[in-house]
Amino acid sequence: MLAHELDARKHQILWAVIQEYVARAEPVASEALCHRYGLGVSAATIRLGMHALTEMGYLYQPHTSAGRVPTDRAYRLYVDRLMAGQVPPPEDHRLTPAERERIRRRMQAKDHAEDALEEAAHTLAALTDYPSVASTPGGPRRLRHLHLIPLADDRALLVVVAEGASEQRVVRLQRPATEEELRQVSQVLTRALRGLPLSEITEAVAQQAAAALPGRQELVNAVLAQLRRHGGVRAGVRFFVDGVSNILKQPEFQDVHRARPVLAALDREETLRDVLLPAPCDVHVRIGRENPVDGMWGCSVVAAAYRVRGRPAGVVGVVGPTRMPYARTIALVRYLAQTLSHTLSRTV
Amino acid sequence: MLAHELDARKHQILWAVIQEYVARAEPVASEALCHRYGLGVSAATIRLGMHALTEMGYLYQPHTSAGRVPTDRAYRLYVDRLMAGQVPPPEDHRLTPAERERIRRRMQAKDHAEDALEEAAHTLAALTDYPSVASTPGGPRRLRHLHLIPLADDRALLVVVAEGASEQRVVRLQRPATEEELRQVSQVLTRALRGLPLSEITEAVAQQAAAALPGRQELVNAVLAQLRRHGGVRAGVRFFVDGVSNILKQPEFQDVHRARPVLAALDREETLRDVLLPAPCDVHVRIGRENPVDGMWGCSVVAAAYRVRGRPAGVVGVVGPTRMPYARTIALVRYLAQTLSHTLSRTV
DNA sequence: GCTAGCACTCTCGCGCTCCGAGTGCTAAGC
DNA sequence: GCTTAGCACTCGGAGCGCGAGAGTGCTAGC
Repeated sequence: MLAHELDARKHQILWAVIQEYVARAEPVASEALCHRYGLGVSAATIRLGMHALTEMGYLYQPHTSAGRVPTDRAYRLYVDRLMAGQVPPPEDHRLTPAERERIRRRMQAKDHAEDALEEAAHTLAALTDYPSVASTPGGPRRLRHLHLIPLADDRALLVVVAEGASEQRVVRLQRPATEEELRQVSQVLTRALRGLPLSEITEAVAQQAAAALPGRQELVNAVLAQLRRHGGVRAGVRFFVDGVSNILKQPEFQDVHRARPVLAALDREETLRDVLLPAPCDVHVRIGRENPVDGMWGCSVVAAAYRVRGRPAGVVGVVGPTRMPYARTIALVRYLAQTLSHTLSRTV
Repeated sequence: MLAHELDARKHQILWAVIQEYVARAEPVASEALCHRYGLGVSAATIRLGMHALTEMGYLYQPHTSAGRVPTDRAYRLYVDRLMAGQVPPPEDHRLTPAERERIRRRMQAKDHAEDALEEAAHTLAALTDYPSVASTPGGPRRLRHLHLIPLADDRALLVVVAEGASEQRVVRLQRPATEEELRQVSQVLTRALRGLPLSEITEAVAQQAAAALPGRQELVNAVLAQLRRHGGVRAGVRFFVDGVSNILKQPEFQDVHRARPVLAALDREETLRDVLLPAPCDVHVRIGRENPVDGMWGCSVVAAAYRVRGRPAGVVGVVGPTRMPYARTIALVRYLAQTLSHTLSRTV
């Protein structure tokens, strides 16, 4: 069962079966290939090839008198070849300049990171017709600013500006603080902690910083507690999901029992994390059983990392059936990640 | 077809049919009522009542030899009586002190408005097993603070603290500004605009404020532009949705064609808005066709406004089949709105 | 006014047959 | 030796009819 046993004709046949199955979602017959694809041989010969491909695990036959369906292994081979440039993407799978332009225009209006991510998921869902996800930037972000803003006597707003994202939290004050006092605490802490990855802001580091702030120990502790939560396991990563109901348009998910696990996985942050991460460098494709989440077998995930100022920050991607126009999906996801990188590097 | 034609026995029968149908999701037969509910009369007599209720539009008969199913009208009557206290809620629909306690504990740990809303949707989904939604506070919120924080030479972070929520936006600077300068602009604008509803911060008001800031016209304009967007039509209302896939557990949504419109409505912000808003005072129930969004017929929405410092701010609610344990759902939604009001009033 | 009895209706599930699509194999041809 | 035409074979799916069962509506009697 070595993948290398595929000669030129078998490749031709396999690609044709994939293309045909992607388009029609029904087992592909030898006749259909014969007179829709110029393979130059008769249906009988194609049958021989299909038979061999079935034995090799690239095709699957639902029952004796049915056509063939590509297996995960077939898609994997196809995608590998595609990404290595050894297979030309079908004409209509390329992104036209007009499409690129439309995507760019939709994205560039957003001057708020979360809006941009939401728009990215939305655009991807609209263009692929699959559920789409964009994660907020995560990973070891470095702190840039801390600001405490007075809200009331017993609480203040802590604004944390980090690379790629900023967030705000409420901190409680055990005793009132003036605006001036808060400003001073912010300044001292910012100076001490700037440039540190949020996850590395430990007690020790901060205590040192707090030395310059006698009498405000509890406030410093409160700020620290928030920072730790912010930069901890959860790391503030959130997901924008769009077009979830699109999955129900796909013929393979007409059965609720097949669709529900997928929707359930898209519902929960923990599984979403597993599905999309770890963030790949370029585009990453997970086909069928390659997915870590049970019940997502039958799905493929195409995801790409976007970058903020050069560093991988978060992920955008789509979840669709394994029967998917990979060339086009990959091109779209890749381009969206690029555009998003660009947009976000201007933002925050 | 006057609703008042219902005598005591018809009421009894109707409530029993509803309860039985909610529990079993199958047309209810007269026999079943007879020996599962102590109505004190025979099946034949119950049949007479059911026949009459069918003619009056409270029950529906899928086919001649089938049992009865409650109509929207029946649920409406039931819910009206329930909320007026004229029908006692079934025993097991009441919230136990233990449940209340659990809800309160889950919610009170959240010190960030968005976390609290997310948790509210999550809790509601977990307890009802229906898709659940929580909206961020909207409406005419009054400004409390403006803060500009330097990010880089060409941009600053604008933190807008308003009643019930705070947000942050990036503003571009046409020329660099020092931290001190930004602080000054923030102070002047805050002093001038504090207390105004975001939607009423017009050009004129702000120009007046800006008079004190010669040479920073463009910065003031940039801030204004952001405020206007922030407080405009979209008003920054966002939705946290949880448990979407739960709808597929319901027997009435085993058919994808019935489920998809519902999921699609939950996907899109515009329809969500229509589904949940306008924010009602206490709990508001929309049954079947009462829903403004086509394709949500067959669903009921139970929603309640939560308040921030006494004013209605946003909404939490669930979307389920019309066949729903209304007493319990209403109690849950109501209690969650209360808890959320409490949590958010401490936050921001 | 209530109830027992009974005929009637309609759905659902089962088994049956038939049709057609598509294969695998074989034997002949280039 | 690879390719191809021809053909038998297999299997799923649609369509049909039937019987069982559930549940009603009606009527006659209490």
